[in-house]
Amino acid sequence: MPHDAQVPTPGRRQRGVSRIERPGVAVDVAVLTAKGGTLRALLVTRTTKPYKGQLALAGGLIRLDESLDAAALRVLSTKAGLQHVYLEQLYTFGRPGRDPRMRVIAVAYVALVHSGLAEACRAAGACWLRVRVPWQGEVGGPVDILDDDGRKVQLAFDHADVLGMAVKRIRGKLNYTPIGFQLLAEQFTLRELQDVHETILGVDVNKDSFRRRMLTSGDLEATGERENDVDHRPAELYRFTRRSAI
Amino acid sequence: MPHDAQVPTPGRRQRGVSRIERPGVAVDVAVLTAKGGTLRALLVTRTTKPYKGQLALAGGLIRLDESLDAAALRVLSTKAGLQHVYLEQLYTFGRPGRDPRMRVIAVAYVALVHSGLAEACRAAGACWLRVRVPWQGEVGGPVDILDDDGRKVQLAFDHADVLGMAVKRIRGKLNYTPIGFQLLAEQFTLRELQDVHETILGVDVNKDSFRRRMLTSGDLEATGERENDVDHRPAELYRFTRRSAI
DNA sequence: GAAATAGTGTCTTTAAGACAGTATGTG
DNA sequence: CACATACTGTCTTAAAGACACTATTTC
Repeated sequence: MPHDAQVPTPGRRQRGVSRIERPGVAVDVAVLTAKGGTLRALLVTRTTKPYKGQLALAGGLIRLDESLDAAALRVLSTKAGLQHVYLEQLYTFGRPGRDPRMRVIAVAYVALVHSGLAEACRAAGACWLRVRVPWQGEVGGPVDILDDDGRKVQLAFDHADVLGMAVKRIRGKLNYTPIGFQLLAEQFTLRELQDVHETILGVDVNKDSFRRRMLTSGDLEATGERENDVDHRPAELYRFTRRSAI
Repeated sequence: MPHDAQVPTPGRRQRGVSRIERPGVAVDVAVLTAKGGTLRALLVTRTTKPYKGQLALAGGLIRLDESLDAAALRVLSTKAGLQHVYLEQLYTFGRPGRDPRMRVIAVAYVALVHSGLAEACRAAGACWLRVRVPWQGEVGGPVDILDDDGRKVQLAFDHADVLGMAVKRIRGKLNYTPIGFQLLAEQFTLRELQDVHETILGVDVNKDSFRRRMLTSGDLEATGERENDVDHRPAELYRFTRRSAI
């Protein structure tokens, strides 16, 4: 139940510090994946007020003894059943009124997961909806979320803005870091990697240049194996040489 | 008094929500300027515990009715006498224990100011100390702060990490946005702009390529005027065509 | 005129884009 | 065989780096 108040705790008084009216602090995680040429975000249906019944990012109030990163990892694990995925702090949203019931500061994170892990999330009650980015490049702004019939869906809170910021960040990062690997299985072909880049960037990239850039970057190594079960010449499989995970 | 608890307020009870133990939320602003080839940060001496007497970034607890950006602007104005400067949210620091007295989540901002405004800050009780960046490129990590005698100074809280993140962010941003203008007066020469870039990046840049890149970017316009009071051929003065300020 | 920095023109180098052509799988 | 996609080689183009040279100020 993200953004919800919890029942009052006994309230261990902090030494020398009186308790005053303070905002709640939450983490919200924008989990993205790329499947079939479309960008998808992980969303959960809210079961409590406010925005009860609407879709929202996975989120929750932080605990007093856990770090922000730990809170984001906990939310990922408990709300989406996800572990060992790429995770990075994104931006902090704090507009008064973004939560209609109380002041909540939301530290947003972005996570990237391989589309093969999507089923595990469905089991946890989450769904993956299509993200349509109504701006080009790194302009920024909220995104549109579409259901399976292509209709626009209204998200809770300012979560469409959070997802917009997430796409903007990932697009920017793609230019100078090998972040696209995070959306693929351990072994992948150059074509799959290019598809991921094009899905995130929202534009086609030059194939020749892309291949050259990837192969000379030093971030890839050939596995010697080839894909199979394709009805054309199979491509070489590569692996990321510095696979990092939190 | 950043990070300090305030006296208890009557505690207007929020509708339907019980007050629980919550972290404090503060903003800390890393104000940077470039002068004489060195990067400098604005620091204030703490007058209250914790870290009483040590140097820290300008900061303060947010108010329940103000946005994060507004809190950062208020801190800039009240602690440093600065207005109308470039300001951007940086990162949120929330490690438990970063404030020894209570849990505080600090939303860090980075601000860039023209070195000509530095005197106004001194009047407000702040000082500008040299920032030495012990890493190259966008590796990241804490920076060293040096006093006027070149000795390392210990900052309060995790503020050396915040400044490190600020330098990393600005270095990255310099590659694709004309952010260097924010550190100069309204009119400036190409040499001054190049000095600013080199100071931020920590490396020399190619003069010819830099001039070409700036002149073809469309971000600059010649004023028709030239610098004076220099003992060599005076350079043309330029102005930023899209000067933006918050 | 000497010294210093501003500014210009051009050659080289490097990376991206374009494209023709070959290679290797399936049906 | 046709066909689809993988991969290679080379030409063109655009930007960065290098460098020689000219211009304009103060002393």
